[in-house]
Amino acid sequence: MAKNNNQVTEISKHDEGSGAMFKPADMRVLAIDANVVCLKYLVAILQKCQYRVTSTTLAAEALKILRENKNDYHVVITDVKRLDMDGFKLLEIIGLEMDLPVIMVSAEDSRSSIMKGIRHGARDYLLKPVRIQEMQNIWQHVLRKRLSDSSDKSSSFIEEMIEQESVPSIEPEEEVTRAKEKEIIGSANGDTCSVKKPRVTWSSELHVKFVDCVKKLEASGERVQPKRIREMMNVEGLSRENIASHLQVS
DNA sequence: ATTGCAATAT
DNA sequence: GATATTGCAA
Repeated sequence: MAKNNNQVTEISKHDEGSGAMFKPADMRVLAIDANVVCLKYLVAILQKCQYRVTSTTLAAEALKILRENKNDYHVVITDVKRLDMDGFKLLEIIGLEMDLPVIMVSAEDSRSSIMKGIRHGARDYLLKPVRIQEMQNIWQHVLRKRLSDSSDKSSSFIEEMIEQESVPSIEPEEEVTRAKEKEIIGSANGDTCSVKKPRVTWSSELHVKFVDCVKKLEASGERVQPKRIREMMNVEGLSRENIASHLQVS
């Protein structure tokens, strides 16, 4: 209260061509994630960007905070999963009721999931683990200016998707590429927070290899254990559990 | 410590 | 529907 909205317009001076060098230190961010470890990680990154950060694991508390401090936040960053209320509903409420830009973060990289977030009002959708550079650019969402291009390509494809309303088919290359960036920021954390492991696809090729190894083990009179099958197959990223699981259904 | 198996989750 | 994860008995 007693404060005027509109404190961020000062930033829009000289940024032709170089953009993204801005880190409005005064931007106030509310971070939400039901998982404390993830939240901690998120907050650490936001603080590195020098934003003022408030955080909570509860959607209910987030709403309370926002309602009690009407104009004190510029942007909300949230993961919608496992929250104490429907995360997408939360997105809508914040977007409509408080008219704040909401940025979604998630480990879910499927197109449908991204679209769902956008449909429910998310201004952007960042994949976990979020990198500092991505966070340094979020102030763009606070200023409503539409910049068709600025230094980073990573968030612009989202805008393209919005503009085209619905895209029947785009090569899934972009997501795959992004999903593969499993690098973790070099400091202020050491956790393996929510990096989504790709699920194994049992292609016929892989299955043949599997059957093949099983045969060999049987032939050599050895006990057919997942552990041994795994060793024999020697496929990167294939865990003992993967094989045990496959063994059950095949 | 590892496995098989069933139930359950994603 | 496919694969993952979990819990439990062996």
